[in-house]
Amino acid sequence: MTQVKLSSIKWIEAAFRALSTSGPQAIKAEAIARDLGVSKGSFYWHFTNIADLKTKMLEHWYEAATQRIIAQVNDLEGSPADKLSALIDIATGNKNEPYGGVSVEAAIRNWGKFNEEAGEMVKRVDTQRLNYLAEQLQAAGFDENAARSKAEILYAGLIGLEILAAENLADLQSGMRTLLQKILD
Amino acid sequence: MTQVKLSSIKWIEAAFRALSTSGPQAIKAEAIARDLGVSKGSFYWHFTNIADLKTKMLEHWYEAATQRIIAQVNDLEGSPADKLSALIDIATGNKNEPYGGVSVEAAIRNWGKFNEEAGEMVKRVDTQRLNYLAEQLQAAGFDENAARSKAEILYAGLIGLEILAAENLADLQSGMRTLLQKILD
DNA sequence: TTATTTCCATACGGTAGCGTATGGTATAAT
DNA sequence: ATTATACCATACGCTACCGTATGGAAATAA
Repeated sequence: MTQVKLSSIKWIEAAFRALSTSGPQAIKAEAIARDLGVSKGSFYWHFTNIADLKTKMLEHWYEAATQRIIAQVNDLEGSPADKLSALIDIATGNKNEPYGGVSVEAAIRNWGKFNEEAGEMVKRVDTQRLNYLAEQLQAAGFDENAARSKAEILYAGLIGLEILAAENLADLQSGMRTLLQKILD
Repeated sequence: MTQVKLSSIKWIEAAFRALSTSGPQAIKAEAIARDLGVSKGSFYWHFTNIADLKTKMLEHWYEAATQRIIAQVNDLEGSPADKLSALIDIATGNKNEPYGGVSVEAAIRNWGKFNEEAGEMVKRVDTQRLNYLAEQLQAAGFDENAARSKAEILYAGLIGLEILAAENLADLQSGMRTLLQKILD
């Protein structure tokens, strides 16, 4: 019975691999089955249908993304500015376990563009991160409005630089360090 | 014979509508034919296959995006800082003809994530815009390295803020104005 | 008027994916 | 040892799309 969980997670991981290498339209039962070397019969034992798999993928990612935030961030030390600096290094260092060419996070953001369920998950995570950034910036001495504005610019810069970095048109880490410095002045 | 062009452009526009409202997987001959109220026979007269349509969509978009840059930007007046400010207003004002919920540009960027041909077009346009921004920043007095770094941050901010704005988590125009001010200091 | 070209409809065969039904094997429980 | 449960294979019908073939109507040219 612990086998049940292990087997279904095997499918979920393979689905993330397909998502990250070929996009959301690659999340298909028969294709993933071929990749795993099993048949569709296995899939329909672990999941009721494709929508079920996708929902569980998103739940899985949300848990992981949330826990990452809590774990990596809550035990940071130093001044608010130091914590922000460390946070940037974490965000730009951890390439967030890329499966194929594209990181899981980028692939899910892409997925969420035309899928409501995925879009809501992305928005949830974005909201959490923006709130956390704004809190840290308030702790660094900025008032609420300024902190929110700076948080949006910082996080937008991260998203945009990740995209440009994927095109080899920018360097993520140096860009974010420069941006943070300008934001904190 | 001028009818030929008109008819094929009718298909291309409908394809952009499908792309912007439902994503790249919605670019299908039979579905678009239904939307246009015609049959597949029409499609295969104007295009050899789906790949042909997609190529022509990208060419069409590239022409438009390039001409937009040249037209809207080359006749800006004032100091480099003024031109940048005006450029930001253009980029954040023109919501770039959204078809459905998502702007064409955002949809193509999304498309390019897992499609090489689209990805190359996006990179071409991004490269042009980054170069132009860097030129303007050099004209504003920054050295080459600083100008390039600032250009990347500015453009990344635009991309990221557009994404956050689509989620109603940020305001594009005010965010970009604030960012430009910090970049120019 | 006749012939040609432009444009589209209809019908066909083929592939790929979905979800179901059914049966089989191996492991664990009784 | 037998029964039950977990897990997977195979086979089926269904749908949606692709690309082709063919014919027809309408406009234009000869």
